[in-house]
Amino acid sequence: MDADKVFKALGDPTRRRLLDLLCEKNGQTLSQLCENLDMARQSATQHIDLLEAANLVSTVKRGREKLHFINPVPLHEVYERWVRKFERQRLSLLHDLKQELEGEDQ
Amino acid sequence: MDADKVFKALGDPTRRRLLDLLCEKNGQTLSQLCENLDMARQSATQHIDLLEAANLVSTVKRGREKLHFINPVPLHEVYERWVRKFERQRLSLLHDLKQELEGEDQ
DNA sequence: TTGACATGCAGGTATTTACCTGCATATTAC
DNA sequence: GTAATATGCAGGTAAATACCTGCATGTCAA
Repeated sequence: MDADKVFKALGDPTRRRLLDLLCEKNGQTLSQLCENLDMARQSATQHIDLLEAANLVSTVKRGREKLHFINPVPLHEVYERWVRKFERQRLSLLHDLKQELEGEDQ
Repeated sequence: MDADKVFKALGDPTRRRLLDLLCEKNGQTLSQLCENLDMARQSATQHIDLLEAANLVSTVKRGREKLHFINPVPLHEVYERWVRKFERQRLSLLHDLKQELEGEDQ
């Protein structure tokens, strides 16, 4: 997993919208996806290229169409690497801050 | 939670490194953090400002020092909104893609 | 009180990003 | 075969980003 590509891919509202659209209906074509975006098809393609580079979306060509599918694996890996780690320490991290704030008041 | 700010904050290796540093030792000063980064202090400050804007880091002033603390809450919210959603559909999404690939072979 | 230290603030620049337009190619339908 | 459709590819621009340097301010300690 390339955390940089995954987070950068997720760091744009258009690309998150694309993932949501595919979550509603997987396997849509480029044209179908574009109907729900307010930009030129070519611009959407560039966003999709980044999602593909981050391995968040896989595509299959069928005739002249290109079908798009979500790949949830990188998101899971992001969770394992970046969320669970902090999640485990969540209470103690908040405890550190609370202690510091109380120290200030005294 | 502002998903855009959180993902954009996470979409940079320096800022992820800062979070890792704070995970190792919470409550560090700006100078301490800078010792582990290969850039000017002012540049690190700009990265920290983004982490603060995303609410991933909170700070407390103590005398002439500024202490930095991780806030794990936004990461948890990202997980709830962006990871669990796809996680729940993980198997069915992969099923869609598998079906499509098999359809191509026939 | 003065020098050292920690941080803040104000620009300046090179690179990346997110759009666009115009045109080319490939597939399908009549 | 030809027109319509779906996508690919090549540039061009404005804004955002990630750095930097230089200087100002505030705090501590001798």
